[in-house]
Order: sequence, then C-alpha cells, then structure tokens
Amino acid sequence: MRIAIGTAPRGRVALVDLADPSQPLAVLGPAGLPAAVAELERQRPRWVWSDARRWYPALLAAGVRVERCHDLLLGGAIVEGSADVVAARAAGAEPRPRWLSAAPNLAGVDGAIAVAPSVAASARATALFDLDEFDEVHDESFSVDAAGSAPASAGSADASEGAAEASGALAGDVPVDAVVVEYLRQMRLVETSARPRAMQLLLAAESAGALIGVELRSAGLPWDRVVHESVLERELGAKPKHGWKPARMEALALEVRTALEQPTVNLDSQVELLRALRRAGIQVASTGKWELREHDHPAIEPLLAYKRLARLLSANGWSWLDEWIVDGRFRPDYVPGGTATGRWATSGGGALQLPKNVRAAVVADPGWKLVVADAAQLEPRVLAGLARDEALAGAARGTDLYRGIVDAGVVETRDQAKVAILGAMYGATTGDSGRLVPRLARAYPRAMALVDRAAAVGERGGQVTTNLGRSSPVPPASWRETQARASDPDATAVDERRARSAAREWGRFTRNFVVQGSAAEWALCWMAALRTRLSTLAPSSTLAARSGRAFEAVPHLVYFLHDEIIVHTPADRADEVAAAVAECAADSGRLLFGDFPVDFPLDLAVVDSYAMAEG
DNA sequence: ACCTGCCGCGCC
DNA sequence: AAAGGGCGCGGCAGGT
Repeated sequence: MRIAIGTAPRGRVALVDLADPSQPLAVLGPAGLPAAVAELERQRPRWVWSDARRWYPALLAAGVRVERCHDLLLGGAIVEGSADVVAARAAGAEPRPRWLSAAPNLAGVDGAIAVAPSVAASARATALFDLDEFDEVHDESFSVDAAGSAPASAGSADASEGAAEASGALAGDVPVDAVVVEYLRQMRLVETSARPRAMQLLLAAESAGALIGVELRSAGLPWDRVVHESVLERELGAKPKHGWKPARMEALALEVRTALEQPTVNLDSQVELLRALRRAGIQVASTGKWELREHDHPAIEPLLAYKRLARLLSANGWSWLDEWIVDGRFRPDYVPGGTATGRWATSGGGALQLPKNVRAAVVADPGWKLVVADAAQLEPRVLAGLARDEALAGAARGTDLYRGIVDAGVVETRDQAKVAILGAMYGATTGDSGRLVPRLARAYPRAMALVDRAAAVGERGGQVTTNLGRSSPVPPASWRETQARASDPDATAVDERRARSAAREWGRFTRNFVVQGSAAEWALCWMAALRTRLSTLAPSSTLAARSGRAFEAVPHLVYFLHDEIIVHTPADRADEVAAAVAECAADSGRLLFGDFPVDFPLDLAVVDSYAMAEG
C-alpha cells in the first residue's frame, strides 16, 4: 500500500491511496494528520511525500513513527542526476516539477523546469480529482477533536516549526495531486532505468535515511553539560565574562606577541598574523598549523596552542553549549543526501565535526548505554566489492585491512598501506603516498583500474556512477570554458596549464566519488536495516515506558557520521543491539555486493560515554 | 548593517 | 607528519 500526503486547498492536508487515486482517503486539518497516519500505519504503507523534513517532524512530535516512505525531493535529485536514467528521461520527456529544485544538489541542474506546472497551477483542479469537492469528506475514524484527543504537539522541542505552520505555507508544501503525479513519474523513470533494481534500492535506502535524519533530531544525542563544561574549563580555564577571552588565551597571546616582538599584533587576523610572522623572520606562506609546525621559533608553540584553544572556544565553547544543548540533548539538523556523493550534511551545530575532545560529553542516560559502531576501513572494502577485486578483498578478510596488505607483502608497514590506499582513492601523485600507489596497482590491478577509469572520465568532463546508480554532477560551465579555451588555436601556455590542472582536479573528484558515494550507500543500507531491526526489539523490561514520547524505553539511533552510528539503548538491551548492529553490517554487504566475498567488520563498543569508544 | 569570498580547521 | 576527496562553521576582509 502506498499513500500520498500533500496539501489541499484552505490549509488542509490530503491523503491519497495510490491504488485508487480517483478520490482522496481523507482531507483534514494539519492537527488531525498524526492520528490519521497512526491509524493507516497499521497497514504498513509506504508514505509518499514531498520531503520528510517537511512532514515527519510533526508526526514524531505527536508520537507517531512511520516504517517507510518515498521522499520525492531526495528521489528526484537522484533520478534527475543519474546517468542510469538518461535514456528513460529522454524517452519519457516528462517535465520535472519546479518544486523539486529545492532538493539538495538539484538547484543548478538542467531540467525541464520551464514547462513544469507551477505549484499554484497544480493546486487548482487537476486530471486526478478536484479536492474542492471534498470539503467535508473525511473518514470519521481519522477525525480528531481539536479540543482534546489529538496527540499534543505542544512541548515538542521544535517550537519554531509549529510557529511556521501557524503562519502559513512551509517549504515542501506540495498539493497532493502533484505528489501523486511526481511519484508516478519517478517510478516510471526507475522502471526504465539501466538498472531498475539498484535504483529502486537506492531510492528506498535514501528515503529510509530521510526518516532517520528526522528521527535522530527528534531523539537527540544525550549530552552531559557538566562534562562538557569541565572539558572547557580544563582546556580554556574559567568561563570568561561575556565578550571576553579566556585568561589562558590572553596569556598565550601575550607570549606570542613577546616572542615575535610585536606587542600589538592581533592573532585572530590572518593578515596581521602573517605579516608579523614574516617580519619576525618566519618565512611562511600561510598561517596554517601544518606549515607553522615546520618552523623552529619560540613564537610557534604558544601560537599553535592559542589557535587550538581559539578553535575550541568558537566551535564548541560555552555559547555553542547554550545554543545547542537543550534538556540534555544535542539536536542537529541533519540533511540526508546533502552532499554530491550522497553523504549527509548538517545545517547548524557542526554535528559531523564533533571534536574528539568534546565527545566525552556524549553520555548515556542512567540505566542506558551507548552502542558505538564504526565500519573499519569502509571505503577500501567498498572499492574491493565495486571492482570485484579478489586480492583486495582477501587483504580485507580480517579486521584490519591495512595489516592484510602488509601480510600480503605489498608494502612493509601498516602506515605505508594506509597512505597508499588513501592516495589511490584520493588521487595522490606526490609525496610518500604517490610513491607507494604503483605498488598497490601491481597487487590490486582491478581496484586500481576502477578508480583510474573514474578519474579519466572526470578529466574529460563526464559523469561517473555509484554502485546503486547515483551519478556525479557534470562539471560547471566555468570548468568547460576553461577546457575550451585551452583547445583554442591561440591558447597560451597558461591557458593550457590551467585547463590541465582543472581537468585533473575534476578527475580526483570523480575518482573519489565512486568510492565515497558507494560507501555512503553501504552505510545507508546498514543503518536502514538497523532501524528496522531496532523497531522489532522489545522495550526494556526494567525501564517503565512513560507516555508521550516516541523513543521511551526502546533502543534507538542517536547519531550518524558517514560510517559510524550510535544507538542509545536501555542497558539490558545493549548486547542484543550490538549483535543486531553487526548483523546488519553483514546484511548490507550482501545486499550490495551479493556473494562477492568482502567483509565489513565493525569496531564496536558498549559504553557509557562516547569518549570511551575507541576512535 | 548586511553580504560574499576565503582561510583555517574540525570531522569522515 | 602532510598529500589527495567530501563537508560546515566561525572569523576576518573587503565590498556594498
């Protein structure tokens, strides 16, 4: 069963069964939606909606979880960009609707936007049905007395979203008939794509990610403010008065200025600092710490210490704590599919850059545990699977792929194996890494050929595609102009050099894209499977379920970082959860690479604090 | 008072 | 101990 959710005239919401779109299942006010969804969810439908970030928070706030969805914004971005769908798009020639351009990565992509019906137009009568006919029609079983029995959304963490709803239209508001039309269009593109099964799986996994992104925010990452404050005090000293710098930073700044013999230089200004360093005889091209480290001067050590503290203060200091930690939870705004490769992004809070030294503040609730798991050397394993490289998969058989490469006699040390692998995937040509890559190529020719091919395609300006069918963007017009200028008869040496450099740069991007993007798919399938598994585990036998919250007493995901997840679980369920996490990793490998023998072992820990997980 | 671009640096 | 890919964010610089 598939049910579309979209807007209807006069601020209402409509539900349409895709098996019978001749008339809606229900047309109701926004307040009635959670109860209606909860009722229909018993039939385990796939909810089809414009954007999980638009529709799902209010449901979760009312305590309603859904099992699966199709997220049109994310699905649209994939099918519009995929080289596997090019023929299907051309054959069908159905226009992409304008509202899809809100999708991550789709804003600048060519599409038949001009001929798409505008939201306003499709909000009126359509071929499917006229919602105005359904003024008073809705199934009594969904009806919710506005005065009473509706699950309360007051007290939700997201007052702002409620306010936006009250004030009118939200981004992602799409008339239900347009939702149906777009869903059917996407399904036709999937069916006629080069690899329908893979594309279907990708859209399902991406949509599961869309649900998880909202759920992670709703659940929140348990955060101990006291521990965080003690980290800050240990590093920075006492909390300074508002608008002041911590005394320890001031002391370090004084030390630097003294050593440089420039008592007024402002260390926070790159321009001033660079000038001061040079005047003191330290010949650097930038103020970056990697370059500073190379120099021997009494100003360097306190300067590096100052920079480290300045970073901590501005990125995760007391004001971050006040802004982002509410009621013991960190609730970042995840953006699934927010990057070109399909990795997630976040907006606000820097959730994907939590410094190691503040992770101590991630602490399980009393009676709860954190199950922390990350996939060991995910990307080279994915590369082995993608390339069907038996030799590399052999080296990956144990828990330490780099050790496996050493044991195979390819390089001498684990460190060499690591930089060589990274160099192969990122396109290093110089340094230790670049020198080791040829040895890797001899040992693992299939894997190396795959990334080399991806790089060659990119250098020509072509698209490359992941395991499941997500394609890299085409290079921007400015890139193509640079290439065109170089092939002009009177191109200068500078033009040619610039074009070569830009071509190689795009080649490094596409080289990495296939690996990073396919690894993101593995992680998505892992997490989606885990989410399903967790929902089948019984609530804790020792923690009484309190009402009103979606995540009381049951294990749930609270964090995701590219190849790493954290589950917050009642302590008595931790071992079951850990086993499920590992099984789902193995399942994801089989799902994506069939019986090709590549392992996906995890570093897995059951801990009270994130800092106690090996990282 | 804003905006954009760039740097530097945290994470994978 | 830094080079290659992907990001977000804070801060400064330089513009309007």
